[in-house]
This record gives sequence, C-alpha cells and structure tokens, in this order.
Amino acid sequence: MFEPLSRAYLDSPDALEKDVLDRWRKEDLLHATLEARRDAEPFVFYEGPPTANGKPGIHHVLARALKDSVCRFWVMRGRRVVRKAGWDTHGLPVELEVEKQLGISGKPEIEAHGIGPFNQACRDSVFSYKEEWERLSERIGFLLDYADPYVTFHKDYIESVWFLLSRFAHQGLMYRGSKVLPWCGRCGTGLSSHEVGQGYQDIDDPSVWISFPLLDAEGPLEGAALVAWTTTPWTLPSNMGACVHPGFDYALVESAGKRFVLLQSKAAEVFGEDYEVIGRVGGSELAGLSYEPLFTFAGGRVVHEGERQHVVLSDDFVSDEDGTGIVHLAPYGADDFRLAQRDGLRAVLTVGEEARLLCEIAGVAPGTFFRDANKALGDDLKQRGRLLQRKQYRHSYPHCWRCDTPLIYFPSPAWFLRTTTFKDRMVEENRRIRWSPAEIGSGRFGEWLENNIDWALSRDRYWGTPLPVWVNDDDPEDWICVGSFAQLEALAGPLGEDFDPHRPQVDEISFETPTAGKSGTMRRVKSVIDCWFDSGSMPLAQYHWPFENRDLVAQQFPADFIAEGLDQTRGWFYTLHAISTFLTSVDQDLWASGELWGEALPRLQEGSSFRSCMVNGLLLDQEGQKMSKRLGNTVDPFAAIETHGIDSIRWSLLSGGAAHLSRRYDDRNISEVRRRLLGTITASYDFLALYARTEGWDGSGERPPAASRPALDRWILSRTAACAESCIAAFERLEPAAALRSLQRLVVDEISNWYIRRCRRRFWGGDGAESQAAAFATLDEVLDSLVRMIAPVAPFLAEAIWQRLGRSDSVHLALYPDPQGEVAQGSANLRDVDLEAAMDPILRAASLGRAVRERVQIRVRQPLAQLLVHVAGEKRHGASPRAYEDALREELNVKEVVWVDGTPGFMQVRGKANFKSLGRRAGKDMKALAAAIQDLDREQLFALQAGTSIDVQIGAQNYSLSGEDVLVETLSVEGLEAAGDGQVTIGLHTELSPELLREGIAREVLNRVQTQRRGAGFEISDRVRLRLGGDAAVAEAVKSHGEWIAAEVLAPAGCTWMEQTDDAFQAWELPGGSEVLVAMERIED
RNA sequence: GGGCCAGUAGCUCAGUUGGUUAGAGCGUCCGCCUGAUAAGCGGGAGGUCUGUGGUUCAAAUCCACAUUGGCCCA
Repeated sequence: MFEPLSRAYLDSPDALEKDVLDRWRKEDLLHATLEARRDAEPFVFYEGPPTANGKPGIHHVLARALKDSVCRFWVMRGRRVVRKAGWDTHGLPVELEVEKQLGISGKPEIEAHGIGPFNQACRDSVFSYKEEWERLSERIGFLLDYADPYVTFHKDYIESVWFLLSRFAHQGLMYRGSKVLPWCGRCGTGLSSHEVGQGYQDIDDPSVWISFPLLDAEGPLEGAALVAWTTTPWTLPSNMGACVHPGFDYALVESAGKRFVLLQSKAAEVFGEDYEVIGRVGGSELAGLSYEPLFTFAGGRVVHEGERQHVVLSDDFVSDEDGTGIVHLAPYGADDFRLAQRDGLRAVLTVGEEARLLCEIAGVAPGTFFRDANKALGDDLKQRGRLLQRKQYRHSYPHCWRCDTPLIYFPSPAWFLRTTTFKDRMVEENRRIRWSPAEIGSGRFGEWLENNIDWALSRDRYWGTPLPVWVNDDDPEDWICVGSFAQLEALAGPLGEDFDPHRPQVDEISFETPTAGKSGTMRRVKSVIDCWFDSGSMPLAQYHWPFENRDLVAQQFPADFIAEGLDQTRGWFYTLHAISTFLTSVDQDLWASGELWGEALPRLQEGSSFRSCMVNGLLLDQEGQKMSKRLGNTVDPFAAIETHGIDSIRWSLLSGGAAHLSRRYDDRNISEVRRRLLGTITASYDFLALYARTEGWDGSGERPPAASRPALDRWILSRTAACAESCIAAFERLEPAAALRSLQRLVVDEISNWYIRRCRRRFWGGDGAESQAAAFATLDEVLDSLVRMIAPVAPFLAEAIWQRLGRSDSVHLALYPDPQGEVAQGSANLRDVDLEAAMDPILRAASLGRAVRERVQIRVRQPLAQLLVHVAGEKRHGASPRAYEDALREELNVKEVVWVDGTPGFMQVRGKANFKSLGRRAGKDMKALAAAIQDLDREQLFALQAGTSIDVQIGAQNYSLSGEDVLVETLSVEGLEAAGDGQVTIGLHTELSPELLREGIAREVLNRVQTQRRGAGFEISDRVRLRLGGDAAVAEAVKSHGEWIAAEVLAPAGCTWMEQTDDAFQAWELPGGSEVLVAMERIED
C-alpha cells in the first residue's frame, strides 16, 4: 500500500502498464467482469469486424479506445457487457491482395489458376495480421473475447447469412435486374471503382448536339425540338428518353427558321450568334412530352421492359454545367437506368458485353467496336438533319488498367434486394437511434436512407459468401433461394462431412427443379454477395441464429451501443440497420407462429439492431495529411505506446474535439496529457502516499463524518461529486470528451491546485490531529472516486493507483461514483451546491490578488496588512464566502480580509444591465433600458443590492428592476491597488509597516533554510539543530520570528544566533540586499 | 457531379435554449512558489469568431450565398 508511483510512471509508463496487464491476464479481467455481473442487466455491444489482412494502425486505436471506454463505463454502472470479437474476411480487398501474392491479375487469370486454389489462398491470407491485431487490442486494454470470435467465412456464419437472404426472397424482395458497371469489353468483365481509378487517360471523342423534335407539343412549343448533348454517340441508337431538370428555366430559341429548347446559357455553343430567344419554358412543363426517335433498327437486346419510349422525364440529377440542360438517356448510365426503372422506360441495348454493335444500324455493321461507330452514326444523323453541331472533345476517359481498352458503362445482370419497399420503416426506426454526434443520424445517415435505392447484392467475384440462388436451366424465371444447408441437402442430396459452402464446391451442386409443373436442372448463379451483407448480419450470424442460440440472440439484440469510423455510415451502419429492420419489422411471417421448424423462436425486438451509435472521424498526421503507407506518415501504434503509454494516448484521442471530425494525431498533445494530467494525478496520489507513510495513516481507523470536516474538505468532496454527475451524463450522451474536460478541471484546478495546495500543512499535523484525520480521509475518498472516474479512459493508471490505495478487486469491477445513485459509494460524496457557490468568489479573489501583487511587484512571501473583497450581489447567494476567508488570507498572505457590503463610498461603481434576464422582457426597449441602468446612481444600486426593486420608465413602458437585473461593475477603489472581474472586486493595501517587513524577511529566511534542508538531503521528518547569522535586518527578523522559523523547520532547540566565525554555514542573498547565513545539522535520535 | 460536416488566438480545441469582457491548454514574454521539487503555479501579450448579405433590441450562435478543407457516394 502507498508505494510511490509518480516517478516510475512518468519515466516509463509502458513498463507500469505492462505490470497491470500481467495482473489482468492472471485474473482474466474480461471474464471476471462477466462473472461479477452474472445476473445484471445486459448492456449489449457489437464489435464491428475489422479485416485482419492489413496491419492495424494508430487510427484503429481511436475507434477501439472509444469502444472500450464506453464498455468499461457501463460495466462500472453495474451492467453485464459481452464482448465478442469478430473478423471480416470476405471481399475484393482480400482478392486483390492475393492476386498480388500469386502474381496474377484479373478474372481470366484467376479462373486459369483455379477458383479452388485461389479461394484457398484467400482463406490463408485473411488472418495474416491476426496475431498483430490481437496483440494490439490486448496492449491498448481493449477487452474483447478473442477466444471465441465470429468469422464471416465460417460455415455456420454463412448458413445464417443464407437464412437471412432466403427471408428476403420469401417476402418477394429479391429480384434479378441490371446494374450499370464500368466494363471492359475485351476482358468481358466489370471493374471495381478502385480498378477504374487506375486507368484514366486523355482521349479525343466527338461531342455532338442532337435534336429531339417534339411530337405532341402545343402552343409556342409546337414544332420545336429539344437539344441534347453527348460525348458517346454510340449510345444514341439506344436512346430511350430525354431528361430535363424540373427546376430549370429553359429558353425557346429560334435559329434558321426552326425552334429549339435548351438552357439559354448554352445556346451560343450550338448556334453561335445565329439565334433569338423567343420564349421560356419550365422544366416541369416539358416532362411527359414525346419526341421523334433518333434511329430505327431491328434487333438489340431488351434489358428493361417498359411501356414508354422516347419521352421527356424530369429529375434533378440533370446539371446545368455541361451540355444543354437536357440529357439523352440510354441504358449505359447509372442515373439513366435508375430513371428507366422508376418511370417504366423500355431499355434496349445496341452495344453488347463485347463492347461491339449487336445489330446493323445506319449502315454500320454488327460487331463494330463501339467507338468506331461514332463517326458513321454522326454522319447519318447529320444527313437526316438531326445533328446540330459536332466538335472534337478532349477529356479524361476510363480505360481498362490491364489491357488499355476504353471502358464502357454497361448494365450487367445482378441480383437486388428491394430495400426501397421498407425505406419509410428504416427512416422511422432511425429516429429512435441515438447518434453521437446527433447530426450524423439526421444528416448523413438520414439523407442516405431518404435516398435509398435497392441494394445491388451480387458480385461476380470468387471469395465471398455465395449467393444461394439456384436457377432453372430451362426457365430463368424459375429460381429458388436456399435458406439452410438442410434445405440444400433435401434438394440435392447429402452434402458430405467436409462440405464447404464456398466456390467452387457449391457451384457444382445441381438438382431437379422442385417447382411443381416445371422441369429442368437448377444450377447456382455464379455470384457471391456484397460482403457488407456479411458484416450487417453479425447480430444474428455471430451466434449461428436461428439454427442455434435463439434465446441468447433474443437477449443480445439489439445492441445498446456500437461505434465505428465515419466511413462506415453507408457501410456497416446501413447494412446492420437494413437487415435488422427487415427481419424484425417487415418479415412478419417469420414471427407469426412464435416458432420455426417446430421449435420456439423468441421474438427479436422490432427495429434496428443498434440503439446508439458513436461515430469517430479520421485521424490525420501532424500536418493534417491523411495517413497513408504511400506517404510514409503512418504512426506505428506499438512505437507510440512504448513512448507514451497507452493511457495518455487513449485520453488524448478521446478528449480531442468533436469525435466525428478529422483530427490530427500529435505527439505533443499526448506528452502534454501525460505530464499535465496523468502526471498530476500520480503526483496527487504520491502526496497522499508520502504523508500516509510518514504519518502512519492507513485508512483503517475511524473517519470523521464528512459533515463535521472543515469546509475545504466538504468543498472538494462536493466538487468530486459534481464531476461524477457530469461524467455520467456525458458518457450517457456518448460524449466522453465532455467527461474528460470535467475530470481535467477537477484534477488540475480543484484537487491539485486548490485543495492539496491549501491543505498541505494539515497532512503533517500542522493544524492538529483532528484536522489531519479529516484531511487524510478526504483526500483518500476523493482519489478513490477520481480513480474510478478515470478508469474507463485510463484503465491502466486507474488500476495501478487503485491497488496502491489498498483496494482489493480490480477497479474495473467497482461501481462508478454516483452521487444520485441509490448506493452511496464510499463516504457521503454528496453535493453541496451552496458551498460550491460560496467558494467561487474565493477562487476569483485569489486570482485577482495574485494579479495585483504581480502588478505592484510585491512577492507573496511579503505579508500585507489588509485585503478588501467585494462580491457583487453577495446577499443573494445561499451561503457566504466569508467562511472560507482563511484560505484566501493564506493564499495571498494578508493579515486581514475585510468584506465590503453594498457599494460603499470609496468604491466607484456603475450599473450594468443583465441582458440575459431583461432581454426577453424589454425587447425593443433593451437599448434604452441598458442606458438608463448605466445612469443609476450609487444609492439606487445600493438599494437594488439590498433587495428593493426600482422602477424605470422607458417611453410608455414601466420596468420594475430587481437585484438580479442589474450587475454592479466596480470601476476603481480609492487609495488601494484594485482589480475586478465583474463579479468580485478586491483592493489590496500595499503599505509595508516595519513589522510586516520583518515578517517578510523572516519568511525569506525560512525559505532559504528549507532550501538548504532539502539540499542536504534530509527526510521531511528529520529534526535539526539550526544556527543563523546575518545583518541587522535579518537579526531583527529572527529575533521576532525565530521560534516560528524553528518550529517550521523542525528545530526543537530553536534558532541560535551565530557569529561569522563558524565555517559550516551557507550564505544566501535576500531581496533588499540582506544576507542570511545558515548552519544546520541533523539531530540523530 | 450529388450529399453531409467543419472553418473561433501562432498551434490543438471549448463555447448550453441568440444576451453584451468569446474561453482553456500548448507555445511565447514576465514573474512566483519550494514540507508534491529532475516538479508545480500565476500573470501579460495574442481574436474584424473564413467572407458577404439578411433576421433581431441583441448573432461566434439562426438564415442565404460565397470560399476553404474533410468524408461518403457517383
């Protein structure tokens, strides 16, 4: 108990934390918390799975520190927090990494290599850095159960995912459609956006302006044509419609005797000078009109059935920057395709997946490569008078990064989940989620939900959960989504012991169609699914629900809390939300009977799978640059921990500004936290420990009741309780940064710089035994609470101090201090708001007094006779600051504090309106009222402060002012050195009497003696023999105050005056030119 | 291109429902303390609250536009 800590911690936080880690390992802290809270109310946490095929970086420490701190907090609030680890293992990043390893590239090469061996390589690669992740998590104190993680490629996990997919299919919410992808015609494959980004090149393309003559327009639009612009003439044969912006104002222009519609600002590009504006037409007026098709041809391939063709639609995706404000729609654009689906357009492809023409058009032969058709198509349009303008256009165009072929955007077949049908429900459920910061929920996430589109689920890749859809060879409309391995066995026969649901094994499974009245072989589609579906399924799939653990899942659903980076908004947060909202709230059939497959199926709570979500921003480097391997500005977390210790890093990361903003990772901040904050905590502990050891205090004796302790004790206990209240509120709001700010203030300003500083002498018995006992008890209790309060964020240091304070179990099993709670923790840690308010003017006066001393250059060691203190509106406070004037007297070293009432004559005062209390009442009269208040005279102000009210007339309106409506500013104090901060005014008498000067010198002498004592290496309790010498001023001071000096330095025999003949002395200079000689020896017992 | 977020002291950040002296810490300058001492503390200086309009008796705060940066989606 009470071993020193500060030095060791500041020198080597890493070593100390590792000791704590050993202890946790030995007692298996995670399971100890579960055991301790075995029957407690659960606080459910879901771990968002990281991918372990990349190294963990310092930015991962941020998210993990957040999660851990919140979870530790709730354990300390008495809840049971299960913390299951998880791994996200599927997906394109894994495949790309493995392609690199194997030295192959692209789908044809993967298939040549063999899907089996390729997927095996993926499986081997996903855990490359697993140990490193686990090691980091442990070292940063992130409690997580790595012994039993969920893994998205595990068979059980996949089966749960299949079950969920089958529920979508069961509700008719799974369908086959088309998705527009960047596509390489030569490789015959879609490309990921990541791949597209690598292949931009500048090329020249024709850009053409074409006309769409309106067929059924009336009035001024009769006979007019819309003007559209495109850089991809090859898409024109597939034109399915035109699109305008509903909010744009279009011009009707006349050129060469014909009428056209386009944005006025774009007319010159098409017609040069040769046009005239003859009218205007709103975008929404154009919608619904039809126009003459551009081409007629036979053939092509229908990719979206629809009733409508060659009509004008409106949508706000249309921009007014490029083009004419009128967009030609073809199935080769993502927006275009969306509109086709929304508004029922018929979409016909004229260029196929080889990027070649599918049929003959305008004399261009089938099989022509798409770009080679541009010129001939343009010529044909020109001949028919539909081409208004043609220019060459140099732009950056995507190319295949493997074979350099220009890409096209191509609608390829894909499987979708119809999430749009329950969009409203998702929006509604989102309102129940507590987001931190709140803007994310209403803003980014809410907007995303409002603009929800169907989930394009399938991926034409290899390493992923296979889409469990089997389609009839003979009838593409006959398909089935399999929801369990048992179902698959029932359809296709035994799967065998070593069945693995991944490709290619699962691709080989086929069976006769089970559909009544149909025949044919069912074969699996080749797709895997979007791995976001994997991770979004984790609330259920992590426990192999509904095949196992049905009760457990019902209890662990939904999560009370999740936390990840901002980049997860449209990733994990969305998929969690969408899948759970569907399952619990849309798929009512599942729950109707209360059972599934003949066994009870406990209802999962309706709604989303998380109740609260904390979002953190990116971590940037010191210069504000994004950290990246390429720039080499990443920070190795292990190296940082070795230097600073993880507690400083955790604290620094969590205390930074708004969590969702990008933040700079700065070494200097972390050092500062360690030195200033954690260092102050250890120093405060060391202070207690030092005197507990020397004075033999061990906390076991009877403690004086809090109510009978000195005011300063009750004050710091109350402030500690206040801090606990705000920390609890802050953690519950998911704003740990606010909790850390309160704690920092408590530690630095209140415990260390006021309480301990003011109470030091009480600890060595300087104010008597009773006061000493109270001081020990108080500081011990304050630190006890403090340590519990910092434990969630600085778990290591908290544990180290907790143990040294002689507490037995881990601090992480203790309860968080809660002054409002039913169980009072420790002694009566209760608030005393009046006492706190009364201390406030003391602290202000102390600060003002130091400023005045600074200004007049009189050091604090020099006592002064009198301090005047005036507290504005003092009478209104519940408790008086006057009871604490001792602290002020000592702090400012004055003989007497005089409290000034009202507004006495020697203070020059002025009234000032309290805008906050008057503003709403006065409204427009506020300015005049403020001026009137400034003109109030001394008597009126005095009356106000004494509690009477005063009437002021402004125009016709009468205002009755009370004391709190008027603040009294003190402008100056006659004959004194004064200072004020608007609430407290002080005046300091600075005249020095001979007696005060003598005492000042005595204090200087004491200071030198103490310095010498320390220099001699004496223990604080050693007794000494003291001899002093020096000039007349020193002699006089020693004569008056020698006994006091002797008592202060533990010289039982008093001071002996010595002559300068003795050589065993040191000489010290004093202010004012004096010199003191000090000789001192330790007295052996 | 679309959506969202943010610009406050040299740096990192607070700033409650709009209320009149815009706050901390670091850095800097000056000083203090010494029974927590290879620490600690205090006080100065430092701000057209990104810009421009608007609403209001009153705007860092609410609104619009601009601008810079960030994230996500194309």
